[in-house]
Amino acid sequence: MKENSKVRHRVLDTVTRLFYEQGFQATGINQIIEESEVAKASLYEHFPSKEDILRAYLEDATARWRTDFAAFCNDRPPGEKTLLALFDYRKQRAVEGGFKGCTFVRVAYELPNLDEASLDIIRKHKAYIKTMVKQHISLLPVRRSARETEDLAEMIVWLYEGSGVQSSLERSAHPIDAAKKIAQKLLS
Amino acid sequence: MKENSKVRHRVLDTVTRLFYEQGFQATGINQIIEESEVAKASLYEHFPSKEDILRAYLEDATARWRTDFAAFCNDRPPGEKTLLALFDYRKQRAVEGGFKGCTFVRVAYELPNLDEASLDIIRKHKAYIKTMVKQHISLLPVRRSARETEDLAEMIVWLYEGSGVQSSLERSAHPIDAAKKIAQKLLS
DNA sequence: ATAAAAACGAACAGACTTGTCTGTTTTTTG
DNA sequence: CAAAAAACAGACAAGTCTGTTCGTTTTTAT
Repeated sequence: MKENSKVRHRVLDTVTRLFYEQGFQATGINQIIEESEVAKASLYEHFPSKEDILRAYLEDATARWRTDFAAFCNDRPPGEKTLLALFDYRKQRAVEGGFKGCTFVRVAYELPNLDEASLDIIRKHKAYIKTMVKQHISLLPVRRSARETEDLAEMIVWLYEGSGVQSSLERSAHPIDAAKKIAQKLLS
Repeated sequence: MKENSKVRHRVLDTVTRLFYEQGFQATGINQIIEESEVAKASLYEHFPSKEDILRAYLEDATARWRTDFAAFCNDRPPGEKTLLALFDYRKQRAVEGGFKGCTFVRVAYELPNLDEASLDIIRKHKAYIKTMVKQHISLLPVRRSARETEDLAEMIVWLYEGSGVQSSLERSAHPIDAAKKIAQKLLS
C-alpha cells in the first residue's frame, strides 16, 4: 500500500504548504524532508524525482479542490447560488493563503517549460470549472442558446481568472467581490 | 554614464529573452554573462545583485510595453478601436513569445515573496492599463456614469487578464480573440 | 599623449542543489 | 515469534548557485 502510506501523505501535506508559500523551485528537497519528518531515502522511495512530487502535488490539489468546493457549496441550491459560490470560495482561499494566486496558474507560470503531464492536470482543472459553470448556467430559468451559454460561461470564467490575478497583485479580496457582482448582473 | 552603458543594455536585452523563456530562477548569472558577452565583474558593477537585475528588467519591460503599444495603435483612432487593440496587442505578444503568459504576472507568481519595489512596478503597470481603458471608454458616444465607466473598465481588464491566462495554459490565441469579441459587445 | 575609468578573463569562496548509497532500526505480516 | 518490508539517520557525490577579488587590457576624456 504505497499510495496511502504515511510518508506520502506527510510529504504531500508539507509541499502543499511550502510550494504555495515559497514556490516550487525555492523549496528544496532538504526542507521537504525536514518539515515532513521523513527520511530522504524514504522520500525517494515514493517519489523518484522532484518532478514526481510536483505531479503528485498537482493531482492532490485538484482532487482536494473538488471535494472542498463541493463541501463549500453544501447547502446552496444548484444554479446561480452555486455558480456564484465559485467567487466566494476563491475569496476564502485567497484570504487564507495570503493572496499568492491560483495554485495551478502559479505552477504553470513559474515553470514555463513544464512537462505535458503536469500541464494537463492544470488544463483539466480549468476545464472542470468551465464545464461546471456551463451546467449551472443551463439550470437557470433564463432560456439561452448553446452559443449564448458558451459565451456567458467563458465570460464568467475569465472574470474569475482575471479578478483572481488582480486580487493577488493587490493583496486584496476586493477584485473578487467586484467580479462576483458583475457575474451576478450578467446572469439575470 | 552608467545608465546607458553597453553592458547594461546588453544584459537587459539578454534577460528580457531569458527571463521570459526560462523564468527568473532558472536563469543563472553565468548564463546571463555568457549570452550577453559581458564579464562577471562588469555585470556586478552595474547590478549589485540578481534582484537588481530583476527590478531593472521590470522597469525596462513596462517602459517598452508602453512605447510598443503606442506604436501598435499608431493609426487607430482613440476610443473603441484603440481599446480593442489591447487584445490584438496581447495576442501578438502571446504568439511571438510562445504563450508563456504575461511578463509581469509571471514574475509575481514565480516569486510570491517579491520585494515591494518590484511588486509596485507590476501594480503600476496594471494600473496604467486600467486608467487607459477608462479614458478610452469615456471617449465613446454612449453616455455613462462614473460608476458605470468604472465597472465596465474593470470587466474589460479582467477579460483581458483572464483570457491571457487561459491562452497561456492552452497555448492558443483563441481565448484572447473570444475575449475581444465579448469586450466589443459590452462597449456598444 | 597621458591619466582615469571601465570592461575584461578567470580563479576562487562558500553555500546550496538533487539524488545515491550504506547500514540500522522499526513496523508490518504470515 | 520469525521473516519480510518499510522507514530510518546520515554521509557522500557531483554539480550548481551567487557573489568577490585578482591583475590586465581596453576605452574614454582631458
